[in-house]
Amino acid sequence: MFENLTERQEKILGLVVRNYIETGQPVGSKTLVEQYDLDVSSATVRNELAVLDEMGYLVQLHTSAGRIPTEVGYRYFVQKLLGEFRLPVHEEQMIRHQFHQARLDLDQWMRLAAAILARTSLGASFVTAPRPRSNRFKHLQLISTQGRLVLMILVLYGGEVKQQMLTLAEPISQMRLSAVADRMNALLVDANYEEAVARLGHLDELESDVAKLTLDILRRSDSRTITDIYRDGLMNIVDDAGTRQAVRVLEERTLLANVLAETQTSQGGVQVVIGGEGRWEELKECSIILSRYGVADQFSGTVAVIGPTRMSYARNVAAVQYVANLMSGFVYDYYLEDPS
Amino acid sequence: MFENLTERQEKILGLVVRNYIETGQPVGSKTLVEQYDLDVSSATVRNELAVLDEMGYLVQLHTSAGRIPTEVGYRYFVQKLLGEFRLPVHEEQMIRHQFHQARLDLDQWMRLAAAILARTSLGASFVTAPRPRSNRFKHLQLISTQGRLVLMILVLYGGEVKQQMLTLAEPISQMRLSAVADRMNALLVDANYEEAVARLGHLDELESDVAKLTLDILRRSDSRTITDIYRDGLMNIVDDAGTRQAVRVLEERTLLANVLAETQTSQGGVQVVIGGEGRWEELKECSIILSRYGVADQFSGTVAVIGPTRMSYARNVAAVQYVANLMSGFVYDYYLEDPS
DNA sequence: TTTTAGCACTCTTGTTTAGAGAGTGCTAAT
DNA sequence: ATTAGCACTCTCTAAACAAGAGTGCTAAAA
Repeated sequence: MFENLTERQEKILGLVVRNYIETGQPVGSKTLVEQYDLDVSSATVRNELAVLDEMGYLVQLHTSAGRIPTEVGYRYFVQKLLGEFRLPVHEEQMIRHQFHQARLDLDQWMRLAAAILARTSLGASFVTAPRPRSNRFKHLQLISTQGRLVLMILVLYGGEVKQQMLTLAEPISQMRLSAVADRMNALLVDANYEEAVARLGHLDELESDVAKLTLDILRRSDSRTITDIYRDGLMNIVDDAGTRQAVRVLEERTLLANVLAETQTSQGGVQVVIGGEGRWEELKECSIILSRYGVADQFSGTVAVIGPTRMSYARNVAAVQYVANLMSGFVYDYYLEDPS
Repeated sequence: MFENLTERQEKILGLVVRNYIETGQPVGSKTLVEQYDLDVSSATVRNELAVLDEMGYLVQLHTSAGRIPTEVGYRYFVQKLLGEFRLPVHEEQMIRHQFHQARLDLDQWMRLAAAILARTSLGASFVTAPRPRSNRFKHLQLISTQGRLVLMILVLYGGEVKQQMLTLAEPISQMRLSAVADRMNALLVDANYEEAVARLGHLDELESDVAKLTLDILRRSDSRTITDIYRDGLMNIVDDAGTRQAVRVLEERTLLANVLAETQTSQGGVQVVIGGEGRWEELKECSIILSRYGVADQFSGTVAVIGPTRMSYARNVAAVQYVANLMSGFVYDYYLEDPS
């Protein structure tokens, strides 16, 4: 796949890549000789650089500038020159420690993994949850929440828990729901999608509604479908100061929690926090437009837009307001119930 | 809270803010007069600008530059001048439509809300799920997954579903688990944290383990705690092209899915995708280091680091590899089970 | 044949200079 | 109270120039 390089060429290529990664500056022959104690002259290095350039591993942005690696150069570097590499022992230890401290919860694992990768790599990270190739039914639960709304919880082998709302034609008692769930549980133990289809016989209306959703979930979510993506460390790859602040706010939940805690006191309507209002150093240069929705102090959440101070307030205030209103409506209609 | 402004001052302040938001350029007296057909001369406007400057609503970055709004200026603008503002009717309609199309699933709502806000605001958005002020117990479920591991699912009023893993001292049958769950359900209907504490009487070991976790959840998650944050539109506030690509990959799950689908075929070890390898235009200028973990083709997920092409490959490859190994171990230990 | 020293050449970067333009603040007239 | 006029300040741009870095080539040395 790669042309053959002499040992010296490999060495030089490696040094160029390393140096460029470290400094971000194009690397020249003199730098190389001086910095790495090569026992050849800069002229020799120049010749080799020219060869590597010609072979496509390096480029120069302009004549008489140092070289930087091409994609091909990086690839060669990664494949041949990287070798076995390990993290410093104490870092490995720390990571292990953190993992073992966490509870055995899938969600927390994923979050932790993303966080750790972000921290150790100084880049952005993402992690997807482990998924079985094909899903198998483990357990179904139907819980009446309010009137015609039913919460359906489907547990799959492997620990995945899917939830889905279900609207009925008419209210049905919890007992009846439990009976349906039991029947499904008996019928579908360990079934994957195909088996489930085969096993389902005659069903009444409610049952077939439930069955349809269940089958849907079994079919849809094989290992090729990505459901949850855990991300972290976006901050690491953002340069611009203002943007960085905004990203930081979005990533650090404690920071966000603080802001929300202090603003949600004054209820009602849309609030605009401009440049941190002097209270949050982290929010200089960015504004947050936010509104609570739902029922104050009873059942509420937040919708918000965050951006640079110089944003279209008119438009965004309108958008936040409108969406908040809609969501409030939904909360009223579907979720609000008195547990008395 | 604000000093009194004359009508004309308000008007001028408003125009400056609007113009600056639109153009990003400092605004001068001449521009204002010409662009907005003011029936006064630029000199008059200059005087007013000077006044607004002195009062702290505007600043100039340097002598003889136009004015830009200060934070205070923005705040005045937002509070007094914005007025009632609505989205264009067709946009409102579109938003309503999208909401109504979605299933009645909390998760999907949140996602949709974040997406819509991001799209209409051209900024980044975040949304938190609606939460009750204090949680009430609704239903508990214990599901044996493997050996000593138990999946505990707690449904709260309001539709929140919490899951938590539980490690037992010794394996316990599903029947026994169900019995415990039933007892809890009977005991704790509708209880909030305080009531739950009061109602729990004498418990055996397993029951008290479960009760402890349940109480933990009831206590921890009141409306002031933020659990899930739905974010979107980060892309909108990132300027730098390379970073933007990376963010885009992380935000658009279809794109990410494509990349994963094509790379996960060749299993085993860490893979490095540099600059999109010619296949993904969207990945130019950034590299992804990724590794599958778990058991290939049976139960697996992905861990990855994404960053600019110029990143520390040595370190990041090591990090990804190490974390992937750890996760594989966990999958083996805890999640792998044969449903036979 | 390989390596090296030397040198001319190229291109970037930083600095200086000058001119244009934008915008202001002030003053005197309306 | 408003406006016209004007001097002043500051930024921005372009051009010119010097310095510096790095190259490629050639001829000599190993």
